[in-house]
Amino acid sequence: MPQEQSLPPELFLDLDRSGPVPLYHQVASRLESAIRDESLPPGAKLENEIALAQRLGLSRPTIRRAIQDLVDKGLLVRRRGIGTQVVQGKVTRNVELTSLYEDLSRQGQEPDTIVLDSEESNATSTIAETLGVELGSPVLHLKRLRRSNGIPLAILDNVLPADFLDLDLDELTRHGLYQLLRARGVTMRVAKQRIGARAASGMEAELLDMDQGEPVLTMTRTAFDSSGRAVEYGTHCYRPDLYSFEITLVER
Amino acid sequence: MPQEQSLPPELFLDLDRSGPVPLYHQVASRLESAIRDESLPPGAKLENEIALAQRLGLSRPTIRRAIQDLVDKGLLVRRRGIGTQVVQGKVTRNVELTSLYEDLSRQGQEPDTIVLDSEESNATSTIAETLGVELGSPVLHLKRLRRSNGIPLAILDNVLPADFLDLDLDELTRHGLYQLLRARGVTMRVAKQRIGARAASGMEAELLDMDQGEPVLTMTRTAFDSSGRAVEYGTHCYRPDLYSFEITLVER
DNA sequence: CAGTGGTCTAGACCACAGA
DNA sequence: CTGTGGTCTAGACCACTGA
Repeated sequence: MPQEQSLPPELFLDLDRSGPVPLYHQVASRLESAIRDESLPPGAKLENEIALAQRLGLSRPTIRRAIQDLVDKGLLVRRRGIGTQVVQGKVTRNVELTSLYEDLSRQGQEPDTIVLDSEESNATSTIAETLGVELGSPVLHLKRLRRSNGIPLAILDNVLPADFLDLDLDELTRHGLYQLLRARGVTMRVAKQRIGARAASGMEAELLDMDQGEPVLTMTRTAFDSSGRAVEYGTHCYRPDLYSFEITLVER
Repeated sequence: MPQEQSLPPELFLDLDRSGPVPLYHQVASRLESAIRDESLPPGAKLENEIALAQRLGLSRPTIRRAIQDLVDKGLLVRRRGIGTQVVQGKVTRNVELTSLYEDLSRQGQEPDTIVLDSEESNATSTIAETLGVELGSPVLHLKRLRRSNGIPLAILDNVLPADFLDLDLDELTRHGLYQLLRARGVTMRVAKQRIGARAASGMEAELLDMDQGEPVLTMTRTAFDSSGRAVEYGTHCYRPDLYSFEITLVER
């Protein structure tokens, strides 16, 4: 039985109509907070769109946009003729389009990086195809060891197109790859990933402080910037006792 | 340099305004086809929204909705002041909210299932919490072996709340769990998954025809129906040489 | 500057669920 | 039947891009 639930009054504070933050985003943020701190508990039923729009002084499309964003995040569920409800079950953070480095910092850990290798090489046919560059054109090949609180966590193998041959390797010790790219005006917009598992090779085992043949979690990724161009191809392997991937799927 | 690209004329065939398929979905489907068969090649630039809307006899919001759907799928990229372009790189299918069984059938494989165990038990605290049922309430515990073309692929461990105690076990041999649930009017809307890896136990190794200690890919999932209620908790392990997860992430 | 996508409005009609 | 979300329209103004 869906709980009728009165919305927390914080939701109806004045919105900032002059600032740069879209109104639908302000509404979505407030709703998300209310869900995360359980002032809107799992199962709670929201007011209908029209009523919300009136009470907030917004148009219906704006309210709909806010609600839809939370549906896409897996926090709300809507049914025609019924209403909108908070999904049961704990709220989890989703995999986002960030680097492992940012993932870890956000969790309050202290990641660092050892650059194992960095060399210019020529694109093989596989790399040329995934990055969309000419066969044999120069690319930057990076190999790094990512640690968290001093414990080895993952081996990161990355290939970048020629524009990035002059990347500052010193900076890579202190920042994630994506942070460096963003500082150069490159923003990641789309990533295609494949997650699997296999046995650790001898060298991987040594670097990750485990035994050869023990399982590692693997992820290969191609990332594209806002112009749709491939800017990174990565082959990573993780210690499975220290890392896993969290994903929320929503039926559209 | 962004390619100016003339849109394929099939796009502008008459739309079905009376049928049940939304106009934005008809447009999105046609665009997606054009991208997948490369009549719109990677890097191609679309006409602007206003022009498209006029040529299709639609309003701008409807066109925007169609385009946004493809952006969310990772097929298109948009930049204010610039335009909309097709993402470079091969088009891949995304992980969807389906069962492994449907995944396999769609790839033209012939999945089958062996029900290893099926018993009613009482919810432990973990299960009660994830499914949102009372501690100790009856639940259905399923254990299945999924094979593809006769080769063991995965061990599927599922727990369902009391409503499903009467599931037809015979049907489980021939259909996926999600198919059975849908036939009962239960539609999955949200799933929260965690993907990892570990060493196979002795029993797992035997069932999957591998050696103990070899790596398996693991996935745990809680799935919610359209009312936001948890209807399934699954703990699965896969042979990593035969299965992996494909994911597309989009920055919003 | 002109052109693009991003946001927002104020309506309308429809499809579906439940009493 | 009423109430809900789903779709669609025809505008408006703004913010950003590149020439």
